[in-house]
Amino acid sequence: MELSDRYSPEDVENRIYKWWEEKGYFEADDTSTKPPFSIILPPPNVTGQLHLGHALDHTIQDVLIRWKRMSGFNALWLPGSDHAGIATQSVVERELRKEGVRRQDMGRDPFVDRVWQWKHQYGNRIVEQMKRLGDSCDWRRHTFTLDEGVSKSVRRVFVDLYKKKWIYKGTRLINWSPALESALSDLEVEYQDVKGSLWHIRYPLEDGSGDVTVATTRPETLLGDTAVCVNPTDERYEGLIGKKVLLPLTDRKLEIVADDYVDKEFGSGVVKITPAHDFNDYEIGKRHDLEFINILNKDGTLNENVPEKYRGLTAAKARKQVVADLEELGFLVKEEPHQLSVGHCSRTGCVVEPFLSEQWFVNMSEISIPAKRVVESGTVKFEPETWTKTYLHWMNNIQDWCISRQLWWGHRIPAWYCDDCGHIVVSEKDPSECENCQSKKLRQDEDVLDTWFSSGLWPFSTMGWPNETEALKTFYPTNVLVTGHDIIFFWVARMVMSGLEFMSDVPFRTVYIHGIIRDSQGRKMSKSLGNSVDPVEMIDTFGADALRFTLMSQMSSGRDLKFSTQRLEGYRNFMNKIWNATRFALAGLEDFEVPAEGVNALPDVNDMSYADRWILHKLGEVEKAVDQDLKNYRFSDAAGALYSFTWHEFCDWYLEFSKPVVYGENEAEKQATLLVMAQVLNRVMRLLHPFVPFITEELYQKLPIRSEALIVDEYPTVKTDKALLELGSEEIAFELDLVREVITAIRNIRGENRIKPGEKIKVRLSPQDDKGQKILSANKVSITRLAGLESCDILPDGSLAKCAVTPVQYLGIAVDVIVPLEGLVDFDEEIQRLEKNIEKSEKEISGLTKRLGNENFVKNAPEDVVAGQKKQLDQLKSKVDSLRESLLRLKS
RNA sequence: AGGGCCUUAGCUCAGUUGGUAGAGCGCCACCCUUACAAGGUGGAUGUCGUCGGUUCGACCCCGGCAGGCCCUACCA
Repeated sequence: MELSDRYSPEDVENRIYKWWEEKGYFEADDTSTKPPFSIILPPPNVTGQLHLGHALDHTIQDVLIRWKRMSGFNALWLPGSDHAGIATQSVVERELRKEGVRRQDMGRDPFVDRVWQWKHQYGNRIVEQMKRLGDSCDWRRHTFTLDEGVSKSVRRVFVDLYKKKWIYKGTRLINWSPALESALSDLEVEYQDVKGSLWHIRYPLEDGSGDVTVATTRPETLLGDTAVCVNPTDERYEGLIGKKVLLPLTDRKLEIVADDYVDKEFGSGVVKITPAHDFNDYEIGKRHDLEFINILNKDGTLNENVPEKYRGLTAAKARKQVVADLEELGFLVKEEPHQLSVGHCSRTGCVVEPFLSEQWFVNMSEISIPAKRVVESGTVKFEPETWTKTYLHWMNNIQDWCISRQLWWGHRIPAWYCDDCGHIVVSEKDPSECENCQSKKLRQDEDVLDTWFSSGLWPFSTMGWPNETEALKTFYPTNVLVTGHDIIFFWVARMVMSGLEFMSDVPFRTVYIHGIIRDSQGRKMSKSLGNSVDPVEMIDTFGADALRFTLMSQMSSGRDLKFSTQRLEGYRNFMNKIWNATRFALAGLEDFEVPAEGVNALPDVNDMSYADRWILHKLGEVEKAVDQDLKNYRFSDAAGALYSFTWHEFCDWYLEFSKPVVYGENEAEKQATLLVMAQVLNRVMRLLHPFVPFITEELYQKLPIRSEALIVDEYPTVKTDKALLELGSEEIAFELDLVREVITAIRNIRGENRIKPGEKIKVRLSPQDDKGQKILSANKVSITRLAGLESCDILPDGSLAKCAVTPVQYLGIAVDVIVPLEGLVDFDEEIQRLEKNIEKSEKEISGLTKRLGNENFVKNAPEDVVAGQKKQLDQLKSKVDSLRESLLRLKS
């Protein structure tokens, strides 16, 4: 068995992953008798490359799935990918543009074929990257949002909601992306603060008796004005309501109407009303029965409803022209700088135009009611809980959802128009004739559905709904949904609504919301900033395990986390530590005979060392902590507990303590220690596995005690390890802690006095009672070795002349650690060390004295706190006395 | 405008019923000690953003202020 002295992930990861897959370990069973545990993976876009955000999101899920799988659950992690209408269509269009082709030239069907081609070629890229990360999904169930099954679900839901009249078609003002020439939902609009201007424009009164001045940030929309509006209580304009003004640049006359909406304080108190291009104006237009004049084409240029000179101009160009013309004609009163918030298309970044058009909508008022209730009642829990508020706030203000998109890539809306009678057929199956007049002249609606419409059905559409499948019976509702807060509205809320409506049950019981990954300076990672970190590159350099552990170690309480390669490097080193610790242990275990009981084998307690019983005690503590932490989604705590147990307890102390035993002569003790070592190592691999699956599986396969595969071995807990952990001893653990304190004290004297590690020194330990005597004697060999001693005498009395002395107190046991310095060093360093220690202790003493001198403290604080502080004070005092004596001796 | 979050060592962050602050990295010193220099041992470092309140006692609870971040929203 040869292991190199460095861990090379590249030699391990692909091989191990393939083996897991071949063995079918990721596969969940629809009909298992084991308790189910299921997670649906938020389906990444087919166009996507794995980014660090995915890496984080997936690692959390994989940790949970692996943990549950090992804990005896029938664990399903259901993967998929999203057709991502806009994103994918854009990618292919961009490709076509390079060939000089526009999709409009190709026609719909050939274009869609072309997108499918692209999908078949590149759509699997992200899946391959997920495998690099170690995602243990049940790949047999991988679902694409345009798969036949999902399409069936989509149509079923659409038809059902249409029949309930919750889906309707209507002409309304919606957000329009001129770049996409498609409608957008409210959520797809991102508002950004932009520096703009407020133009004050004079509108003359028709009767020539003067004029009114309106203020606007969008002068070009003036061409679509159909009224001006004032506040009904505004005295300045009292007499003007009902009169008409002449709209500059046109030959239109506009009525002056009154509406509470107008803020008297802002601008001039007169607002121009453009009902077809502004959401507020739209409402006012409806209230006052105004004319709606649409002045835009689909591509955002001005249309035939404006004077000829402006037709065909983009909104931006038209604005310049309109302002110039107004100025020339003397209508422009002034222009002042003004900050405003402008909606941009989240996909293309173009400015979104409010646009009047006929679209499909979902009325959310009914369907959102139960979705609110389940969160209020805690049936669906957010973790961290603070997101509950965000969710409910949105739900309480929910607007109708515009679901139609003027794209070609996606689920086409299952509505057909009859050319003869105008009837609309909405149907799950493609109809062959009009259900009203039996005409065969049916045209399907050209539009497709918002991508989130299909994703919103994900928890059940992926499990075969509307069929009543075994998968649904077993795995729905899922246990936890893991995602970032950016898609709570887009996705989480919609799944809750659809799940309750169509499955009569919540889609998941817990929503775990994690933070966003930022760069080391706390900025969002983005292509434009060029600060994105490619996780695949990180895996190539540091290994998937190191990356996973880095992410988990920072994953606390849903807060954003900053990514740094330095930290990644640190955890890469941790992987190496695990590797080498195992390498060392395996060398010791080479001719160790595994008892027949295997993982249940227990050493004879009489042969066990202090360290053996100490490490088993610590093992119990870490098992308990990790179990609690994982249950509470405290990933960084779990990772931290595992890190410090493995490195600082198992490696730094236990393996060092075990060396003298393993290299020693006492065969019974040696066998006991080797068995403990093999057992603990086995638990370390199992405990670490969900976090760092590759290295642990690789090493596990070389362990003397193991079963077939780590990935399906049992996750260790204080329950499963009861018999083994009972051999640990808290009392002996404390006693060994005293020994560790003594060793540390010797090392400290050595370090502070600059005695080189190679220099063997003589030490005398002076225990103050029998118990100390017993403990130290039992561990003399270890102390000698771990402190690098030539000899170690345990004598209660003896000369202290020319010695460094450190009093060690631990849980009522006192030991003086005495190192004769004569001939080794001069005493300057030691004098400094003592003075420093005295100073430090005296500071604490004065603090304690002050507190204990405070009558109110003694009177009010709990007895045990007061007693504890008193004891601490006594101990410190005797410590300082002893240090003072040493100091005097050295100085004399 | 409304709501939420954050401020702790040089950096990144823990700190779960209020008892006097920790980790990792970095830094300093000494070491290639037979698992590991991607390592070992020892060491230094904080008026816990600021002001006030409650309390015997506050990083923790309450309020004001300052600074940073995010979300929601129709102010032309």
